Amino acid sequence: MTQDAFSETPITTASDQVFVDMRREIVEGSIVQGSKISEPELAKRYGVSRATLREALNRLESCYLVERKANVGCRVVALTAERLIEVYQVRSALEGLACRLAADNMAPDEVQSLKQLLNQHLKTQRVKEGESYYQEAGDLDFHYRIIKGSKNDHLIHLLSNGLYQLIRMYRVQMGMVGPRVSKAFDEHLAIINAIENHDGELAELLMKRHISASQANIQTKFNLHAAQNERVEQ
Amino acid sequence: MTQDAFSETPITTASDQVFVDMRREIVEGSIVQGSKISEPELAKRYGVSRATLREALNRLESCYLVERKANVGCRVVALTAERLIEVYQVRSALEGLACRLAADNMAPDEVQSLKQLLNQHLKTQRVKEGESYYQEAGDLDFHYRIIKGSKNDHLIHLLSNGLYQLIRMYRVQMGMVGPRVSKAFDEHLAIINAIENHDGELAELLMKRHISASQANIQTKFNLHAAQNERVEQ
DNA sequence: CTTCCCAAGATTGTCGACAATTTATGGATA
DNA sequence: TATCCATAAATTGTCGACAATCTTGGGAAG
Repeated sequence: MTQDAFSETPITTASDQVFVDMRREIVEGSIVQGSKISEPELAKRYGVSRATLREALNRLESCYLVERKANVGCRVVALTAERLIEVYQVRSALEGLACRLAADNMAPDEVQSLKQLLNQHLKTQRVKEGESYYQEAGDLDFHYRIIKGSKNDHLIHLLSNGLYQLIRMYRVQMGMVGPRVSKAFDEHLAIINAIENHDGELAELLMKRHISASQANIQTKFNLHAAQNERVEQ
Repeated sequence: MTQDAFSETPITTASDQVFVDMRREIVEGSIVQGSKISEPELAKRYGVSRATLREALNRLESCYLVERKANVGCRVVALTAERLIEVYQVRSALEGLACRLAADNMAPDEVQSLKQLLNQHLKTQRVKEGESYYQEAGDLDFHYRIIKGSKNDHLIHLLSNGLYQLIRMYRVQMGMVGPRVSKAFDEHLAIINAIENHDGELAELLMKRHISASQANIQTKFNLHAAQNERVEQ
């Protein structure tokens, strides 16, 4: 029984493994967005029966990475501009809430640990400028810790098992290695300070702005991406 | 292929039917909260195979009505005071968002239709004072229409397929037939007026307050309920 | 008497095959 | 040539059986 990096679901069964593997492949684009999923084909590829694969597909559906239609089949979610906006509207509301709750419920040592982590990220970031992995992981880790700091299990599940993989999918496939790095760190710092001061209202506001900025940034990349694809299609 | 009342998923397959049936029984308490679910037993009861039942269980899990543990099994969710608070915190954030979006995106005829419905409810409500079904259905219908008015598909799915059944479960099992009826109507009226004036900020605020009041009301009932159960156990 | 361990029973996870439905193919008709 | 319908192929939905895992009960050791 091993463990996955982001969602803390322990991997015990075969379908757990297939779920985690497929999730990674979808998020990273190895299984391309919008493509149809053939059950027999993928079952053979992962070396499991269709029942096991279908179990995994069900879970992928509940975190919005695939869409099913009865008697028709399964499709990988399509990354559209509209969906990006929708998801970020929801994310803003939920993480805003998480941040407000964290200001009340986060333990002092959790806050300190997060500040420390932030400084550490800042140092390594300056060295490894432009290396996407650290930025991605660092940013996600920051958000993840605050979400957990809300101490609202339902909210935690909704975000980390529900929305975050889809958000990662956009970020990864848009190649988010932007110049927002340093700016994002400042915003992170302001947020954690507000949380430390138990100023929930401010923390919520700052988080919502931070996410809006992130959304704008992704949207720019997205349009760039779309323009490129248009050119290719001609 | 028939249709379900609230979630607009068409019922085509056998597992769809089992899903809808079980959902109703769980929400209404026929399958009691917190109880363990035996796959062989329920499969026999619904006259389907275990594979079909498991498909339904998966979907019940994604709308938070049951919880699964690998190699152990399935439990109906337990209605605790803590969870009630958590769910309502999330609901407040999401429906607040829905309301704000609805102020921008709801079509004029949708608004008119909802105002009309509200008046109609007010009339029939005065006659059938205390009859729970109409209140329940009326309230849910109001919220549902605003959610749909947000035009954010992700949000719509999150609320109507995700949270609402769990909220209904609390309301139904706490026997929500309170004296909040007329007050709720006034609040509904204020909300729809704000939406009509495209005042998203106000609409969001009013909705959040409305939901807070609803939460306080349920919580009272819940404590009453808990006190009764304690007395019984003695 | 309590604790630990092992075996029996029951439950869940996984598999391959069959049934029902959808999609693709090809020929007939206007 | 385009459209429609019927048939064939492929895909999804469902089933019953077997394998793996967890739970329960009883007996032995301390």
